[in-house]
Amino acid sequence: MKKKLPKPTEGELEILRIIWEQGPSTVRTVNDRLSTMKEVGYTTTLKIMQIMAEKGLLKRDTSGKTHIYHSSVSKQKTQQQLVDRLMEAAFGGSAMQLVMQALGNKPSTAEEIKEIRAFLDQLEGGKK
Amino acid sequence: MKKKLPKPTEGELEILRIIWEQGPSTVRTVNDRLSTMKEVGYTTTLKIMQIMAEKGLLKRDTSGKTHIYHSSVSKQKTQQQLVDRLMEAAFGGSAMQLVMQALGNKPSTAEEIKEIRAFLDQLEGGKK
DNA sequence: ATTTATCTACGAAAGAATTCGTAAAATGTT
DNA sequence: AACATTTTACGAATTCTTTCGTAGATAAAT
Repeated sequence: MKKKLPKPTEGELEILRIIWEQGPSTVRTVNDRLSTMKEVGYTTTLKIMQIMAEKGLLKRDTSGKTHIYHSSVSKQKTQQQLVDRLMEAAFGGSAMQLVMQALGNKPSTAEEIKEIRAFLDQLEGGKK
Repeated sequence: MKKKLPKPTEGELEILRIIWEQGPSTVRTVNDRLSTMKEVGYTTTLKIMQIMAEKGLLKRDTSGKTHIYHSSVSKQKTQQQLVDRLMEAAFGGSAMQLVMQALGNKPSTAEEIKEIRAFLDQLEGGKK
C-alpha cells in the first residue's frame, strides 16, 4: 500500500523535469540549469528541493559532502496524475474533450497525426 | 490589447464550471450547486466569487438587491489556457505526448475513438 | 413598523508556496 | 594553520488561497 504523493507545484515540476532529464543531481547542477530559464537564487532552489525531499517527491543521498537528489516519482506516473487532474477539473473527466482541445489549437504535423492514428489503432486492437 | 487574465485556481475553476453550465448566477445558486459536491459555507463561496470579480474572471451586475455574476472568460479559452500550461509545464510543449497520456490510461469507448479519428481527418483536411 | 430572512462587505486566521538572508558545517587552498 | 569557498540548515517575510465569523444593508413577512 504505497501512500499517495502530493501533487508537485509548478516550481517543483520544473525541478523534477530537470532531474528526470539529468538523472540524480546536486542542488548546484539543478540550480545552474534552472538559472538558464529564470532568475533564481541558489538557496531558493535548495529550499524547494529540501521540501520536495520532505514530501517524498525526491530522495537524497547525504553520504558525501554534497547531497545528491534523485526523483522518487516517475515521469510517467506524474504526467498521468497531472493529466487526470486536469481532465477531471476542467473537462468533467472527458478524455476526448481534453484531447481535442490539445490538438485543436496546436497545429500538429502530418507526422504527429499519423502517430496518433497508429496509437488509436493499437488502442482498439488491444481492447477487442 | 486585452490584458491576460490570471489562471483560475482549483476552487475558482469549480465555480466557473457551474456558471458555464447554468449561465449567469447568484451566489446562492452557485453555492447550492457546489454544496452538492462538497461542504462549503455560503460566505466562502461569496468571497471567492467576489475575488474572481476583482480578478476579472467574473463580472457582476449589482443593480438589483442580489448580485448576478456571469463569466467573463469563455469555457473554451480557459480550457485552452489550462491545456497549454500543462503541455508546457509537464510535456515540454508536446501536444502528442499529452494526448497519448490522456488516452492511454483512460479506456475510451470505440465511439470516442471514432470521433477522434474524424477529428484528425478534419485537421488534416483543413491544413491542406 | 417591527421582526425575520437574505445578502453583501470586511477582515482575520490558517495553510501552502516562494523567496532569500544569515549562519553553521564541511571542504579546499595557500 | 589560516583563509576562502561551497554547501546545508534554519527561519523569517511575502504572497496567494481558502475558510468563515461578524456586522451592516436590503428586502420580505407579519
